[in-house]
Amino acid sequence: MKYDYKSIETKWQKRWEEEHAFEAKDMSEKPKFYGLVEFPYPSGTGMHVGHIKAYGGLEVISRKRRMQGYNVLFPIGFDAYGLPTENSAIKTGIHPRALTDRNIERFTDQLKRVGFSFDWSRVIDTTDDAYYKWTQYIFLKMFEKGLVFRDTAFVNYCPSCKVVLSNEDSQGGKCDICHSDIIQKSKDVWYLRITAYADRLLTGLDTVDYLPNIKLQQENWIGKSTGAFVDFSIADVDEKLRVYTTRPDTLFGVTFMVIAPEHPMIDKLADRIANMDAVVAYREECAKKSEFDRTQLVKDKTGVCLDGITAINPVSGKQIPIYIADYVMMGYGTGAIMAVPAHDERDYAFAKKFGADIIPVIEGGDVASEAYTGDGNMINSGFLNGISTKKEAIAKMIAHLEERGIGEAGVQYKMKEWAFNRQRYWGEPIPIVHCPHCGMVPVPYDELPLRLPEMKEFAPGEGGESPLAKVESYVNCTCPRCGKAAKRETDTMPQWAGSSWYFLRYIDPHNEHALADPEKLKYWMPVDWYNGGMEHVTRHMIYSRFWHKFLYDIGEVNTDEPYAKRTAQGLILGQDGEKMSKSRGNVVDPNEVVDAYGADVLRTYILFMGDYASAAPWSDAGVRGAKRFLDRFADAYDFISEKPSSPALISAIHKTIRKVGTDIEEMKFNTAIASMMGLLNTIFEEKSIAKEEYGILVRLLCPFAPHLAEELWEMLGEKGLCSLAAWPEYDESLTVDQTVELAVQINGKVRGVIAVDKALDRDGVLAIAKNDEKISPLLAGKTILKEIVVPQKIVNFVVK
RNA sequence: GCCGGUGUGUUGGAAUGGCAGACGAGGCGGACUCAAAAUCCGCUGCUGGCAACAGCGUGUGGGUUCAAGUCCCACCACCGGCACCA
Repeated sequence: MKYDYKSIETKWQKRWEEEHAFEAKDMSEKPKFYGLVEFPYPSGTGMHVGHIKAYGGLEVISRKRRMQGYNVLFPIGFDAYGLPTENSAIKTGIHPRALTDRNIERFTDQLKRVGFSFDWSRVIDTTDDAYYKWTQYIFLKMFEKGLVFRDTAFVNYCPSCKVVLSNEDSQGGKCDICHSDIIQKSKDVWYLRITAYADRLLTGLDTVDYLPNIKLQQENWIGKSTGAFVDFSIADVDEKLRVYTTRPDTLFGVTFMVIAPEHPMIDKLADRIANMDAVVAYREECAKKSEFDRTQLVKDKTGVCLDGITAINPVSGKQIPIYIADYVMMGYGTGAIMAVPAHDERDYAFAKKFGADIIPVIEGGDVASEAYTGDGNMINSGFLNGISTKKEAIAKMIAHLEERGIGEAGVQYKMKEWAFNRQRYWGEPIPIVHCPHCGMVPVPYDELPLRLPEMKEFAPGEGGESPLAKVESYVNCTCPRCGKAAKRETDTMPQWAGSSWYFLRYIDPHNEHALADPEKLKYWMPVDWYNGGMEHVTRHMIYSRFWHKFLYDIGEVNTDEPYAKRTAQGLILGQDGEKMSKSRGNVVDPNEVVDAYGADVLRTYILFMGDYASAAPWSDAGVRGAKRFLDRFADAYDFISEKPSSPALISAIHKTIRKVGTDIEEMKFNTAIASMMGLLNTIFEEKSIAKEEYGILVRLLCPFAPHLAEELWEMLGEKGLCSLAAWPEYDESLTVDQTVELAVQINGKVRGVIAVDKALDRDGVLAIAKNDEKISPLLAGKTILKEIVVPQKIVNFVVK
């Protein structure tokens, strides 16, 4: 058959739409499957072949589920708030709303041309006021429950662009956009108290099916550590310095302390510090560095000793110096550490540079040359001396500290609170009013959505304020509580907000009274399978799990965890093997491939490129290979004949049904396609296949190349859509070969191959192997020490 | 520096501890054609050999095993992530 992809693809895309083929049915009797892909940011540059790979995996799985009789929800939407659109609006003067609508239209068109089986009746857009009404609603619920708070923090600020920058955009202390120097500016920051859920975010991982490396990354991000808080008193003053340590067992080895330059104790004791000038100078130096740079300086430790004050080691009673150093952060633990140079590499380096004492408390290393981080017997440690295990020493020390009231067991998380405001226009307005009398007052629920005001200029305000601060009609309002004049919050939410609950909205996208109907939520949740990029497995996934757990706690949803299963796809690299980027000029536009070869070729090639989870470079020659495969598949239609398929072919078909099915479940799409190619080669050798068997093949192809499959299915005289036809079943007995080939090895080297009946016993196999014309001469005159027979695999003679 | 991952032909990549290189791409040869493209058929890890065949071969060096790409130890290279996390 002549494969005219252009007419075929338009024809079937139209049919699917007319027949609402891929629309999910709420509350259906069928088993449900909710497949979720990370919705795209509708950028101005249009879609990328990487999007096709990201969606192509669950597309195949969702299509297979439909054919297996599931009620499938496979939705798509747009995560449309974000900086690139705002920057483009500033540059072009076009409103972000107009830019977003235009980009969404373009993405929609591209996605439809690829033939993805999304349920287009449920599309959502996070910038739609009917959507962000509920984003604001969830924020206010959190505010109500005390999970929203404000604090001042230092942020990276570009005085020239007048914007706050992420660490990523301010590397090396330079602004990514204008390259001027970044300063650290104190700012009011809105936080969500995500750490309140840290432990549940961790334990919840035991109940879900995520790829192991994804779980590990989330665990490391949450970063639970157990240890102890210890109070160090300051000599001659009634002041304590509290530290957190994971190694309370080494307390006798503490020879100095280090505190963050911003630590409040410095100002408290300023009149006792003899070298306050040096301290102030060091602080100013630190203020220039972003947190990013502070934490990237690996080699050279800097710091200043606080002259005039000393701390007292609570177990040894020794007076020890206190330093300030920028490698200690105010934001983690207590902002102060106890230093054990003998057994910690960073402390060792610092001690060597500043001439501090080094006292070993664990036997084993040579602290004259380097820190010893191994295990050993406790020494120089009073009541701990002689203890040989870290666990026992820690337990004893904690008991000792607790008894004397100078410390206690404690837990710390690396995870930081979630900074939740941005000084931007194109985001959800934070629905809070600042009243001089009542303080922070939430906008009443019945006034949601709080809409963005119309504006024409989106450049940031003076001093890095949100552009919204310039709109007086928006800023000036009355307090919802006391009715007096008040000011509206002008910051907006980060892009992460809308994507933290979008999978719930797909379930009931047009509901005006709730974020989604509770009965429908109960029917569809949890998401059965979530696929996306590795770059989102920490922040986006942890943020959205946090929101979902909160919604569970207030009774809005019925599951504790949102995602039952999570996988990730690898990148598509450019033809040059480098990451695709506009500046490298190696970006492949999916439209061009669809035009030149068709959507089915694009889909099949992308899934055939290599291991789905790994990065693989694009190859135009490889695309032609996929084209050749589909052409041959269509040509094989001409081999359909009246006579039955050969037994060998039937067996091959049943093996292929099994292989394609299990491979799809494991996301091994490349080998699934390879097995169909292999079968096609067999058909070309036989030049004959029965109609029924060809129909099986068409259905196996359908999830990958649905347009061609539909066309062939129709040519076979089938009435309904192939996309909704039953997934083929295989007959186990037909997949088992009566005769198997066994490799015969002598001392582990293959010397021959024998064909035996699969049921033949060990002795029978050995007899045939020994009498084989290649094997028997090689065994002659040798002593057989051992005979190994692994059924259906191998025979090995160990000889001398 | 720490954490995670990956190293297999010319190339993308296959291989529940059991015949390494499936299936593609590329190359070579043949058929068809006036010719080319397309298509179809065959060959294609390296070395030696006319051949049968032999030896070598999964980043490097060791080890476990009848048998290692696969498991263990040490190292090297590359990719990704990061928050000097006490």
